[in-house]
Amino acid sequence: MGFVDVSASERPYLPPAVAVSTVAFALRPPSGESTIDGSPGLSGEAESSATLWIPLVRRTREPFRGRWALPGGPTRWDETLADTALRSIRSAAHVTPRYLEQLYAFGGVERSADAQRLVTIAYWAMIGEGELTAGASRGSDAEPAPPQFRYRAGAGVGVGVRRRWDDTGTDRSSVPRPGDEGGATGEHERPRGNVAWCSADRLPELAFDHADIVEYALARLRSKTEYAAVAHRFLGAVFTIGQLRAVHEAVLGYAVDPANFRRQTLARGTLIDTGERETGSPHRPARLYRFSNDAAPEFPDSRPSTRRSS
Amino acid sequence: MGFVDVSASERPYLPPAVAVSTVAFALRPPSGESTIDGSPGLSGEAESSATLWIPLVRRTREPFRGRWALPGGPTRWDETLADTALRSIRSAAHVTPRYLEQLYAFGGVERSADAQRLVTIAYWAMIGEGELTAGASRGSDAEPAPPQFRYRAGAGVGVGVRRRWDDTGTDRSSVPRPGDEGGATGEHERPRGNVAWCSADRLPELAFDHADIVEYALARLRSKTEYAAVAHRFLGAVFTIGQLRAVHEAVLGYAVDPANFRRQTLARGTLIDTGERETGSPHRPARLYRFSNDAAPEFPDSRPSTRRSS
DNA sequence: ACAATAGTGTCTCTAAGACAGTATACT
DNA sequence: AGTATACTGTCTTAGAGACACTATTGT
Repeated sequence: MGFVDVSASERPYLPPAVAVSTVAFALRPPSGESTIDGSPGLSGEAESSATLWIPLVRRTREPFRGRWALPGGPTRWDETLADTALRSIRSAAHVTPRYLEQLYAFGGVERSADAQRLVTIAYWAMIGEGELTAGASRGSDAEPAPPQFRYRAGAGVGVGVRRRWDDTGTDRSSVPRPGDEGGATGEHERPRGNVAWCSADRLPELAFDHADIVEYALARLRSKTEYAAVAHRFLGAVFTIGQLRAVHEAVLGYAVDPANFRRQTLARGTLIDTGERETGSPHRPARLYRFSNDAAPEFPDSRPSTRRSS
Repeated sequence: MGFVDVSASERPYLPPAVAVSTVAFALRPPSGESTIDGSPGLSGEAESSATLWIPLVRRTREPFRGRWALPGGPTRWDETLADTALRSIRSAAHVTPRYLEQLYAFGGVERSADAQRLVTIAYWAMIGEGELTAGASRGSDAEPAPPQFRYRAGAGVGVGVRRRWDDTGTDRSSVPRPGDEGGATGEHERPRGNVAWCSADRLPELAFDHADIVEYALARLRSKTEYAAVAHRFLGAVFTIGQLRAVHEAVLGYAVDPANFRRQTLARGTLIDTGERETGSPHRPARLYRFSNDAAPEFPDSRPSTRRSS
């Protein structure tokens, strides 16, 4: 599905195929899933505690057969781009992310005569702690609908999207080999066992330009101006401020002052004290907070906005 | 040439067509171009001085025949998405923008009811003052190559991804193609005379969801954290700080303190005093500045972040 | 002289960060 | 008791904004 069946000689003149690739971040790999480590040389290092993990799938056909790649594939005629991103994450990781946002559209041209051109729209997602525990959603598609799944679709990239000034040149190199990313038949069903989780810090060689996409997703994740509003989606429904701070430290890569983080976070007014307290910790128990939903993924100015043009 | 020729009944099952729409901002309409005003009721108002202007084209076929729409059209098999955006701006406005950045990919299934599905990648652009003066580019191709045309392409939004564009040597888009462009092209193609400039504050009813796209482009433009680095592209090669401030005020929609603006702008360290001075003004002449090209594509927080994955 | 903008100096206020100090759980 | 984290208070400093004041042109 995804491609028009014509002879290869006509392919360069076809409209480009549209595919989606997704970078799905989680604080840790799901229990029981296999992991890989693409940086074997650094093992002697102190291994800076927390990193972010993303699911990868192994390609089963050319080009880049055998290489790891981001989950994704062609968009179907009856689903939105965000739908495609969601489907690819569910298919690869068997979880539903708690946040989804469009990253960028890569539209390089490829001069190869017998390959159809490909436009890839990249998404990034956040997978919550609650979705990672074994048995939560392993039933393939017996997945219960998440209580309040919200994701940003449409023009919701938000304010302060990271700038890049003067990048010269064209983006023709963004897709080295447009071949059939995701497979010419467009199926997302990867055989189990061809999925692995990998630390975003130690990726293996990825297919296509997926390493660039991951790097870009990390850069956006770290732009904390917008990130503060959604960081809690890595956690469960209730959490302590210390846990929330750990998320920030994992994303940012450095430690932040607990006292100042507390004050700033509470000053945002988006956390609600549940009145409950943490139990079982070997220290003073912390208050448990919930995130105020009405304050969440909406951004100050750029809002989905009413459709004016009928 | 953007569509595959099949019967309409088969269209829903085709891969989506890929089109580009561009919001090209300028401080004023080019001299001699026709303008329209989509908000007839408000004329008695004080008309708050400066607004931003964008070129629109009138659709000559269904759907939305006769409505105004953003310049754009299907991407060709041998051009990148940014190339398509540039071509559409040149064709509609006969100018080459001084800045170009991808905005968002709109891929909803509802976008075209029974026609072929359409994925639109939106771009926004800045047109400089120097490109607007009559005669500068009306000779169809007498346009002198802009001294330093630079635009953002590909994944340049993020940090560190830029490396990929350095090796694509040819900046093909700096060669302004005359707007001839054989007429057979896709759905957004328009003959001359169906172009008008319109204030972004008083748009008419636009085709498709183009009103949303404009709104989103304005929102991004106003997120001033990133905007400060590119605001000068609305102006000529040299400019006064007062002119630069006027640009900010037009974009933001409110006045800013001249003294503070001066201090903050100079503190960025990106302006170079040319030593020259403004002449002919009925007041004390201002210093003329130039923008430092090498300046700060650097970000406060997220920095290039050495590629870890090999 | 007057109008108008360029440009400087300075005050206030807020928020970020550093960091000392107290509180309360577990072992 | 010792330890580890939760939580509070306070000091310093950088930057944004308000605003008074001087400088220099054209009319």
